Amino acid sequence: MITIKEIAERASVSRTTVSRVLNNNGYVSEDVKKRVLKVIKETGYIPSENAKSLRTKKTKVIGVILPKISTETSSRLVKGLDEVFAKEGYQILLTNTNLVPEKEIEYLRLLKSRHVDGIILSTTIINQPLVEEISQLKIPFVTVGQQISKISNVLFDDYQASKDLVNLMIKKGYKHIAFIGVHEEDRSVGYLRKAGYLDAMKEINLPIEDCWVQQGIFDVDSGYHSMREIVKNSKQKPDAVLAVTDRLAIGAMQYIKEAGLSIPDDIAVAGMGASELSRFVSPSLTTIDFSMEEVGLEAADLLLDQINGRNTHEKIRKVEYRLIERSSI
Amino acid sequence: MITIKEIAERASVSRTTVSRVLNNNGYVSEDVKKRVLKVIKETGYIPSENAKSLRTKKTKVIGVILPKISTETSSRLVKGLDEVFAKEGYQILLTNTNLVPEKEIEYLRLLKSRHVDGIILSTTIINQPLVEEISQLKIPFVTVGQQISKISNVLFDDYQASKDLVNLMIKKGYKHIAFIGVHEEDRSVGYLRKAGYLDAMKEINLPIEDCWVQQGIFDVDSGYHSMREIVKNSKQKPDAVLAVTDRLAIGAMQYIKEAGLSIPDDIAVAGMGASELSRFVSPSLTTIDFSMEEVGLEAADLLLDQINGRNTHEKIRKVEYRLIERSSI
DNA sequence: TAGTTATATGGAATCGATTCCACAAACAAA
DNA sequence: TTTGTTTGTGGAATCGATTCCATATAACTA
Repeated sequence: MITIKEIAERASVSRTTVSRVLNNNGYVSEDVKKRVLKVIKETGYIPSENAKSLRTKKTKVIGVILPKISTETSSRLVKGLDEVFAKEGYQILLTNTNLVPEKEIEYLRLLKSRHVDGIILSTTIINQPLVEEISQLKIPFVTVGQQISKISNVLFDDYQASKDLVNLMIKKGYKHIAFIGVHEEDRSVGYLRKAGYLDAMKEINLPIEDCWVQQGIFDVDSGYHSMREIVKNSKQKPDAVLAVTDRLAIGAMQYIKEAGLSIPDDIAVAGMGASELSRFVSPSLTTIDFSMEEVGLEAADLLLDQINGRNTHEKIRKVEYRLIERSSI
Repeated sequence: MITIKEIAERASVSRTTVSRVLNNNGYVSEDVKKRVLKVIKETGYIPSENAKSLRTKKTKVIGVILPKISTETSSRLVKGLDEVFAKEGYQILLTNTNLVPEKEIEYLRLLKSRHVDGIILSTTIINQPLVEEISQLKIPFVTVGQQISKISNVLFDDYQASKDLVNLMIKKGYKHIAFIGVHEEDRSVGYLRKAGYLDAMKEINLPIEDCWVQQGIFDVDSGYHSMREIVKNSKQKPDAVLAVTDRLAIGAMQYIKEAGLSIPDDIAVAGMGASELSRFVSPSLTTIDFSMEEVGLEAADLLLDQINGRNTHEKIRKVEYRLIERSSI
């Protein structure tokens, strides 16, 4: 490994001067500058970011904590983040909790030990130890998708989005609307989207049978099974179903088709998330486009504001969603 | 920021001793050890990885260069990589070239400046400057998806996979098989998959009309347009089409359906990549499952071997693929 | 011409860890 | 008792950069 010391020797100057050339600051004569640059080019010298950041306290690295790699949501988020950060010369250090809550705290410490300039946290479940750990960190910090008080957030209006879909169904004449959700520990996807559904139904006094409201997990099979439960156990068969993710909706569609029913004539279906799948299943799926990429952009902006000491008062940014009407309703 | 020096003072020992406790090596009396650990716990001290790696020359960070974030291929690859690396205490530093070739060299240098312990490169086009830059790096290195001589590779047999699909079509009685590829600069997806198609056709002397062989880019629309070209311009209409990616295949399917033709009765379709889409489009798409996740696992293993100075002779590892027969053929 | 100021460079401290080496005490073997 | 070994601890150098401060000219200004 070639170091600044060697460059200094070869160019017969001090390390100080080489550093000045490198960072283009302080006084350096044209002559010396040329000489140093020549040696740098000849040797292929690349300064150690590591040594640099030990001194400057800046790493130009952003830590990102994801609940799962390899989901459309995560990869779109990362795309948005990278778009902003790369432009500003930041790299992304990726960590993946695989939905194990203890890993979140472990990775927060790890990122701190690596002196990242900021952290983006995407999580599904928030608990007290996590919130405490975060507040102790003293590192620029933004969460996405979930609200944590006193911390910068980028969010959707999950409640209203869910309500909008139910209202759309109601407008189209559906009255017996079932619901496939996830565990309410996940406040955004589990709790708020369910609340939106319940309130929309309540507002015009549509009755809900108990078995219409199912709880699944984040995959296609779970949507299939939930739909089966709904169809099999309900006295009044529903004429529509809202699922809180596209995958669940697609599972539900599979069951409906297998049961020899038609979509949307017998049962209409809506999902949420605007996954790529939703465009290409048949019938194409009505869904909500949450634009995770934009969340990434916004979150990156918020974090950069904190890093650069601007706008630290702003805490919450809501990203608009878009209802995509297709043929499943 | 609390440092080792402060811990040393508070525990009335030297920094050396604190370091010994931290790394659990050298002689330390039980008494002193307890005292130091107590102070560490009280203060919430987290050692600086940065300072550590300046001295030890190990960062426990792996650089990953992707051609595009937010594709199923990339995210599955990263998932496989992370699975292995996280277990061994490595983190992933992500960079994204967005298919801009110069970015690859830029990021190679950047990763070197950050002293990553190893690099995984996923690229689509290989050129000479890139190969030269890599060989100068002297960092453990593995490429995936594309073969570069003298460098460790994890690959698929793209040629044979393509041939298998064509042979399957032939076995099922299709004779007029069209092809939608991509630019041959991409040796694996563009060149080899096309060669597999051409050779399979040649081996049993099936003629190919010029306009049956189209070149698209990596998206759905491009598959749609290519298929239109094929159908509109061919004298003998093809009864099957092989696309080198699922997206292209799905685009082709869209056109075929719009043209009022049936899949697979009028035209059979095959894709490659086993995207999630392929399962859920209708009819479901026959495709090749390349298992990018396994590529990630293998690539991570190979890289760790290099980092730990094992098995440096092994260069190429081929990952098996699996033909998934569905209803589109 | 003396006194400032701008320009140019280097010495040495610093960042926060690890690690080599020296040294002392405790213990065992001769 | 002497010698050798194990155990326990700290001083100081080191990693590769940045940066404060000192110093020396050169170039203005009064």
